[in-house]
Amino acid sequence: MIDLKLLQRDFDTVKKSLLLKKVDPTLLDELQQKAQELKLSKQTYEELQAEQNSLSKLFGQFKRDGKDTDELKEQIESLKSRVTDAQHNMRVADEALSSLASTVPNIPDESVKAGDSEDDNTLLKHVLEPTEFNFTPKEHWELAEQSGWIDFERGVKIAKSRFAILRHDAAKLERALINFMLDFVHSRGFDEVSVPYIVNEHALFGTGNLPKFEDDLFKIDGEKLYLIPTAEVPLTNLYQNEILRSDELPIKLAAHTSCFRKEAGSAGRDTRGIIRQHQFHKVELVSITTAQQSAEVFEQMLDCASDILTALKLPHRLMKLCGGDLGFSASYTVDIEVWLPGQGCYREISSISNTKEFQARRAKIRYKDNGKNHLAHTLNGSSLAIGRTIVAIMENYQDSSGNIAIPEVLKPYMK
RNA sequence: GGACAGAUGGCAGAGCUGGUUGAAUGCACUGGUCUUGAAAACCAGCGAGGGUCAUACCUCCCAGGGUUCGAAUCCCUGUCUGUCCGCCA
Repeated sequence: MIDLKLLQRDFDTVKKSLLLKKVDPTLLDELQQKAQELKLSKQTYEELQAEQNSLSKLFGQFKRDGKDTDELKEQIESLKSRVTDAQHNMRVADEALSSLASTVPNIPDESVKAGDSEDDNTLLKHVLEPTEFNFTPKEHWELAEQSGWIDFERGVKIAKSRFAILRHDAAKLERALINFMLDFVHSRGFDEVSVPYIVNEHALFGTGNLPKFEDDLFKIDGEKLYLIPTAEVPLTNLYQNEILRSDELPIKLAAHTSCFRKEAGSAGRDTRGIIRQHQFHKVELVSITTAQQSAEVFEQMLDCASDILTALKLPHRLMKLCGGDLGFSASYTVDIEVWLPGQGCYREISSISNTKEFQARRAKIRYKDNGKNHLAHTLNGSSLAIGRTIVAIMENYQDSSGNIAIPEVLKPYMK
């Protein structure tokens, strides 16, 4: 949720920065107007409440003193309909405001550049140069066919399209990667957590997935429950509606989970291979920090993800997202893209975001500092998406006959 | 899935025969006195959100309705938790 007070105080700046995210400017005008309406209707309602309260108190006194209460009762009675009306007005205004406000994305950080799409993202750095091959490297699905690592047909048979089965060393490699990554992030101070794969709508509201992106989620039929699209949802909401001590922060968490996404709206994209599946494994990092800590923790998370790729000797690059490519909850985001020699391009394998107060305001995550309560900052990042890491290993570690080597750091995990 | 019990501030736990109870008490926490320092003891403070320059003032005792001049307290509905039974990795 964006800061409505800030919107009131400095409308033009908020409007300007949200235009970077392609927010409809009339929506912001409306938002400001609704905020004002709520304020006024609340004021009148509270004044009437105060009057009612004091009369009721008087009523009690009259009764105790044995005085006649008829006149007082009449007075309260005539007030009543005005109170009911005022309450109604206030509620209507409140509902209008919150339903509108919950669909407005986070305000981009000052450092975020304007741009329409991923083509306008800024290259921060390259890590490792793309490997040279003295043959034409194959794409991972071709390699999968030869090695029998991925069974696409039977995945579709038992579920539907965009589900695949990993077999033989690929299944082992998946498990090795999960364990390797969890050990790695643990060495960087992230505490491992095992979380539910099913969450309620309240949690999804907290991270910003609901109400706007329900179509991306698998919902459990007949229940108000959903499969998680990422471990960010359970991890961040662990502290929903809590007031933490500032000396507990930063809280740095990691979890491996499966992630479930409908991939609505990406029909026809990445239909070959396992780049885009309905279910995939991911090791996710989430941090809860004070306002002062979040920028530094962001860098730690970014380094962590990048260093995992470096340890796996996978060439990659860091891209700072432009306003148009930024997600709903993010204030700023750096994507890590891994080099896929078979496809001959870089593909997203991790995304690290600082949402600052945006999710904390929705999920009511606060911390107490010097006796005062503040909204926390929340950050999330993949380290990494397992399926895409398998793709990257397949394409980068292939030889001319289509065999795939195992990265050195994973060998202890592949016994 | 069936039966019963419960849901109060960071935690524990009163209040629940309706009116100075936004809430006793204990613990935790914060500040102070004392001490070389710490502990103990003593004194003071200490729920959250909104509103205001600051006060006033408003809201919140799981959620949503209702009764009443007035509800943490009474009634209804829902959710969740616990215990027992059933089922089960």
